[in-house]
Amino acid sequence: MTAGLPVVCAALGDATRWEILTRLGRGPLSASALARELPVSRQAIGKHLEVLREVGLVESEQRGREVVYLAVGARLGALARELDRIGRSWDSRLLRIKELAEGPPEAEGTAK
Amino acid sequence: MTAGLPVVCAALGDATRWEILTRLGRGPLSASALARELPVSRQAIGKHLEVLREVGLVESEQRGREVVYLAVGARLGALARELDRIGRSWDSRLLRIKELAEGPPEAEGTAK
DNA sequence: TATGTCTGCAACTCAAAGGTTGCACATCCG
DNA sequence: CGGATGTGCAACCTTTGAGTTGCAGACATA
Repeated sequence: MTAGLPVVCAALGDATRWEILTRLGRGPLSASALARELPVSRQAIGKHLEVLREVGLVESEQRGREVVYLAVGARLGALARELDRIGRSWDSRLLRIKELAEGPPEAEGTAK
Repeated sequence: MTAGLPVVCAALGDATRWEILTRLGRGPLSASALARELPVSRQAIGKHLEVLREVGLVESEQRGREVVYLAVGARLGALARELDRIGRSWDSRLLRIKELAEGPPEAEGTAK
């Protein structure tokens, strides 16, 4: 998709960003507002928000003089589906090894 | 669960580890075998395998004198379900804001 | 007007992560 | 036996990433 799997996962691979995401999941907040709730500087928050925005996990909106961010659940859902599909493919491979030893399976379409 | 969300995601946040995982998804391989297929040293592969093993994404098995690893699809599936659940909760919050503007919702327990 | 708040940009520190080389030791095979 | 091959450990290098401080500009509002 827009951003490769490793990149999106890397964005989710930081505890502070999860702190940010869970708060943005409850409602829109500005970088300054987040900095008040978390033990890091506003600038650090800003960098995290940029990372999250680049992979589509948050969206920003200019509200008056401040910029508010909110978590995009759909993006996380898309990632989840992708991971689930891959996980199933791994397991099916294992089954296939068995089947291979018994009878020939059908041709598979590794769709898209 | 066993490992925190950020930790598992961080493990998936590296391109080389995905290269390893996709290969282990096709079948069991040793660190040396992987090193032959990838442009990194065997030692580097070993470190990656250790990271993946710690979060349960791969399992190892002593086979003769060598140690083979394989990808655990179930682990990835579990992660996917967790992410999906969280993503839905984010979106439902947005709906709740609307509802709030119309009728008073029930008292909510932020269960556990 | 003056003050407080929010934003953006830049330079800098510091620790962790990815990667490498080198070496010692076990083990399989010709 | 002896040479490949596979593993484990350790020291080391280098880059990245998280976080900081500092400063300047925009915009509300008392």
